[in-house]
Amino acid sequence: MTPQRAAVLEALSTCKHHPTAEDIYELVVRKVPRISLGTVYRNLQVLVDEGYATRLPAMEGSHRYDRVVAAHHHIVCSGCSRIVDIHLEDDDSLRETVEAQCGFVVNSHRTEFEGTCGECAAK
Amino acid sequence: MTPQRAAVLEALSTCKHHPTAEDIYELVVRKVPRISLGTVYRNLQVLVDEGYATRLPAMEGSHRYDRVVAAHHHIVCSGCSRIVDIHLEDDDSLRETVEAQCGFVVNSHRTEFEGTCGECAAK
DNA sequence: TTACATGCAAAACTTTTGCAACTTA
DNA sequence: TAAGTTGCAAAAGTTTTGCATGTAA
Repeated sequence: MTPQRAAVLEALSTCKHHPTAEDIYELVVRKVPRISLGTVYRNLQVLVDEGYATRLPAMEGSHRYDRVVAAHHHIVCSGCSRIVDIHLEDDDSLRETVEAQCGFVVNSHRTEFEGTCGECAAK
Repeated sequence: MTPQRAAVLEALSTCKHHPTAEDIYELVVRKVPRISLGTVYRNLQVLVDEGYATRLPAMEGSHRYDRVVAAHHHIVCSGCSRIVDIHLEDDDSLRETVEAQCGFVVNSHRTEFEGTCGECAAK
């Protein structure tokens, strides 16, 4: 656990807005001025592999990262691109439905909602 | 509607495996030999904007495209990366739960399942 | 004819990697 | 010390774009 890795993990824990690697670099470089973007990418990879972080699928541009706390879902605002966490209870009947339909064993799922946030709706 | 655009749309309709832009290029270039990859990208963008196609979020590598037929979900095999469509009925109570939790107006959602397909499970 | 589409090549962006030097445990 | 990590810069991969030419309506 190098200072660089600790700083990446701390930035990820602090920043609730699902930062990109570049966002994290900009946070971390204040505390570890000589860190490189490559090191941020390498540490994010390690943290994902070890289960401390998740890489979210990217619709466009860069991937976003998320400190793993518990299984959760996301909603993206189509107005301002803000991403907010959604917590839902697991639903075994959903899993059974899907397994019956496709013959896979289902390990996990994530739902991405899309909508309009309160602020954007007000405009 | 140019021959190039028609060929891209046809390739997308034919190919059920959620092709990448590169995959589509390789299908289309057989029929329109001088087409360029840039043109494939431009036409995919137009088709997405006009609602004939969807760009799927990418976990790694290239984006994948999908001919729009009806709202549906996906399951990805963690063994072989195969993607299979899943059809589920819409669930209004889910929408209401999410709207109450985050204050957004929900327009749509897509669930990405992850699991192991029959073939990979057999190994 | 006029607006739009194309091929090509270069550029823009994101992410990964080789390497020599340096740290961590 | 041995294994792993860093900074840097270059490379790899995907997607977009400028431009002159060509095509559709």
